[in-house]
Amino acid sequence: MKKDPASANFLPLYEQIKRLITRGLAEGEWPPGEAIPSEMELARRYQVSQGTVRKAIDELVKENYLVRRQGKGTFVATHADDGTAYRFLHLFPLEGEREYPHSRFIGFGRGKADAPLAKRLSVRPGSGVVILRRVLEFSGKPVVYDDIRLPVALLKGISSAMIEDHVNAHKGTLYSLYETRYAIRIVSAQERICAALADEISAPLLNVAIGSPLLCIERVAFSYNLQPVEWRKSYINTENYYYFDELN
Amino acid sequence: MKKDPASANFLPLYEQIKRLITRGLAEGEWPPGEAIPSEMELARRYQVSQGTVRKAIDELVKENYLVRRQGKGTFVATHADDGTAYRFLHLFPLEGEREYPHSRFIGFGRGKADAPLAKRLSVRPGSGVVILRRVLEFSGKPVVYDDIRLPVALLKGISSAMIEDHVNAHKGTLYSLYETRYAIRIVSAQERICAALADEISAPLLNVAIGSPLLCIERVAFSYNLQPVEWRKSYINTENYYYFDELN
DNA sequence: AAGTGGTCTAGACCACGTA
DNA sequence: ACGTGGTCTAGACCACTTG
Repeated sequence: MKKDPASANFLPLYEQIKRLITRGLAEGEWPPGEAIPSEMELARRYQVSQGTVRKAIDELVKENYLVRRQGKGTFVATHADDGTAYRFLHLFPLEGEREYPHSRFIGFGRGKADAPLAKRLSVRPGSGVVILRRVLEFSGKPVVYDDIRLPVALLKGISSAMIEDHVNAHKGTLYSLYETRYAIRIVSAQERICAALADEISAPLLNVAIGSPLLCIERVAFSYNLQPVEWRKSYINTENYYYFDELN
Repeated sequence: MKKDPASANFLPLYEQIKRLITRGLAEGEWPPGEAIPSEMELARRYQVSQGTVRKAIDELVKENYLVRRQGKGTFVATHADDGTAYRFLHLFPLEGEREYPHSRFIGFGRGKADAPLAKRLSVRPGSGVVILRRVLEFSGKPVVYDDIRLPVALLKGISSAMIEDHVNAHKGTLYSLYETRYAIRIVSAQERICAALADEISAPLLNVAIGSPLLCIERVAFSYNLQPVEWRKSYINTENYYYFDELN
């Protein structure tokens, strides 16, 4: 590892280490849930001081790529942990304790990406996508209707049965399925929220009258290096649940 | 500055420094926009190493309490900066470049906090609040209707004229007014988002039909140490604008 | 030239988890 | 007892801003 302030594309050492570790994560050298080498070990490997490795890891921890466990090591973050499985679900009940949803899948198919979707997923317009539709039920009542689409190239051999098995039998989320079956880890997402009215499709699924107010959320989920993986559109009945956002 | 691992209420040194600096900020020792003492200076003052002060400041920078400027110093963050004035406004146009709103105030009054509001603002139920109503216009068109309430105790001597002058003449936001006139700095906020329908009050103000879909956002804004300062409810027409949220 | 933040190192010691 | 992450120090040098 060299430092060369004169070079045009100079980067701080800890930045370079950060990218090397991220590359290892993206390439699957250290799978989700597993420990990465110790700070001393990485310092030896990259020929820098332990403090520099530490600063790189510090930032990756803040970005939720890694989690530290004192005395045990540093681990690749995963959606398989109970604690972080619903990290991206910002829905909370208006009253009472937090609840977690049950997924009921109502559609599984394939289609082609139209221009807007292709742009969001960084794929060629017309390329194949997997289409999932489901309803999220909280305490047995439908609250969210999801239309989810991913490049079929990323999910070779996916089937309705596989999804049902993972989600129902193993109590997993879709994001933990991407991890365990396809070595794709979701690390961030962007959401665009609008107001909408329930229509002929969403109203019966959510058990509300046509014309009822709904939240409409369009989400793109990313893996390492901002690689887009999944697009989804969610329609949410906010009679008993609200979307929570923390601004800093 | 002492370290005492045996003590029950032991805190890392950098945590203690962080709190000391935060106290200085909350007490107005270093007002928004001004520089705090240099890292070496603070290290001398608190009898710790420069590295420890640096770690404390690092975290305060990530929490948007402070901003660093290499070669110049570390400064107290402020809403008076053009760059950060609209840090809490997550509305973007569906098409085209980002736009910033013009405030049109349509109501100024006083009232009493009912139980839910009192709880949110951590004040006694029935205590006095200032009530502001306004419309935010983007490109001359109404998009947001705000109902804003603050403890009157925090805003002694506030008047309709003062607000209009600050916001219109000086192109300031409400949060920059709180800073400059009342030494209250907003550092974070929490939002609860629901879907709603335009009613007799909001529809004419937003120039939409009654029953049109709107976002309804309830926000509580906080100063240092999570002290609640302001409550507001916003009704938003999302025909041409969306709410953006980044999940990490 | 002097002062500020930004990076990097080497080494010490503490706290936690496991064997 | 040992290895891991967590804290703290002291000092060197770089990069940016100002006088």
